[in-house]
Amino acid sequence: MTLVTEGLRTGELVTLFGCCRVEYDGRAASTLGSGNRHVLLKPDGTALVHTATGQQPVNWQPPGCTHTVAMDEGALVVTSERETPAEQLTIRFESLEHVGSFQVTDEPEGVSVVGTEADLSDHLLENPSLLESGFTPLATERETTAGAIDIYGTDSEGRTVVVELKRRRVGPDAVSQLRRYVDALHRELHTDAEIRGILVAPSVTGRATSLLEEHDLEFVALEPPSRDV
Amino acid sequence: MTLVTEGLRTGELVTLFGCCRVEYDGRAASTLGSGNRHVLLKPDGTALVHTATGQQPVNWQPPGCTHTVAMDEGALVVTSERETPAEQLTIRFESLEHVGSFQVTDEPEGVSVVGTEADLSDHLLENPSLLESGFTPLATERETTAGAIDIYGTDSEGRTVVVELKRRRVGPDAVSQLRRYVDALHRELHTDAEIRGILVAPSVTGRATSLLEEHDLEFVALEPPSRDV
DNA sequence: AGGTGGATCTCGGAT
DNA sequence: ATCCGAGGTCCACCT
Repeated sequence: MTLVTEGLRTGELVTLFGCCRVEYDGRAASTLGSGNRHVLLKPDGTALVHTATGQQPVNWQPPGCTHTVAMDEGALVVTSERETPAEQLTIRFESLEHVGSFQVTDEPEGVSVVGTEADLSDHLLENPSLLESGFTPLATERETTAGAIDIYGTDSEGRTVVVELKRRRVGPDAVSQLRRYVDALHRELHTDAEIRGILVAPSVTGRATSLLEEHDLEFVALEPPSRDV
Repeated sequence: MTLVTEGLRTGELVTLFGCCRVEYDGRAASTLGSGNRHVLLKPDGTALVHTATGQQPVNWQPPGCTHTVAMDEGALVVTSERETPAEQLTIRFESLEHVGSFQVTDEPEGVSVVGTEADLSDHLLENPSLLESGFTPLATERETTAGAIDIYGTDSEGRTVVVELKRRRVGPDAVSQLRRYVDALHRELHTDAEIRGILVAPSVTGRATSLLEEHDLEFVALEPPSRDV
């Protein structure tokens, strides 16, 4: 108990393991019966409750919450809460096998990831012919009333081209997204001239292919760089 | 080292804390410089690397991976890998402040959540007039070529109604989803008769409202039950 | 504070 | 295995 309160007070990362029940009430509500779990309390107000399986925590509280620790009828009770939106997590331990508190010093810079959609965008902007011969990019993140177009440009015949990028295989949602942008451009340029919409991704699902054809949109297969390179 | 290998071998949940570098290569690739982190190795093959901030792990490996531990030039190195897709996580500790291994007994049943989309669906099916007077639900998860319609029914005048449910405030994506279902039904029933598409959610964003009007779709404000109840 | 879309999204269900 | 959509998604970025 003291270790936990001291750890939270001094901005340390606190870990607990033991048999507990968990209750949540906020954006939704949930109950979790008694069982052994690992609890992680971060100095930024994050709380995570992990069982033996699954990548996702079975219960959690996002950053910005306030953790408190108390004893109730001999049981250690950890609560984490916030307002806006109002939500509260309560962890009641029936037994406690382990408590740890660790100072986390610096975090000079975060993780650097390669192979994102931004990398795919850079790759295509440096080699516009990867889309097709004669493609000329004019802008990235070009705003429309429907949202920002990933890459905006013209083709060899001067037609407007809307490119939507995805780093992985895509389904119907990406096609709809592309369609919204093309429709919005038609409206804004109030032209009947052809506007081409091209989806760029490693591959597409069957329904997405049907949707593309249905709406006269195109697909170009392209993967984010520096995989298999 | 022995504690970790024994813990992994006997299907325990293993925790480590220390200064480490992390490398990932697989669906993408990432590098993480030296710093203090909390590592969680689950018996189902999940690996999680947490820094002091954020709800999401800075690096991870999904369930089904194989964890291995080795000493390399005096440093503890944890690797977690899988094939299909091929990806590998490598955690090299420069110092190790803590190692724990915990037996996780039963997990009788998972967490029970209230306030999901399914609850909203049940709520609406029990009280069809919440959508509008005269609404008659006929099916849930009705299949179309574009996917499954949340609730399918008819209105007081016998018109077909497609209902798309969302448990929270929605944006343009939900409108496009509804639109795909309505379009698909038009095609399948090959009728020119009116098919109404109704989005049911607590609220909608501005762009979503525009999209709804643009495509003659409707909105009904409704929240999942048992909040504020 | 809200809107929008990406993510090594994860997860579950269905095919 | 893939497809599809939900999620207390989280998260960064922008207005």
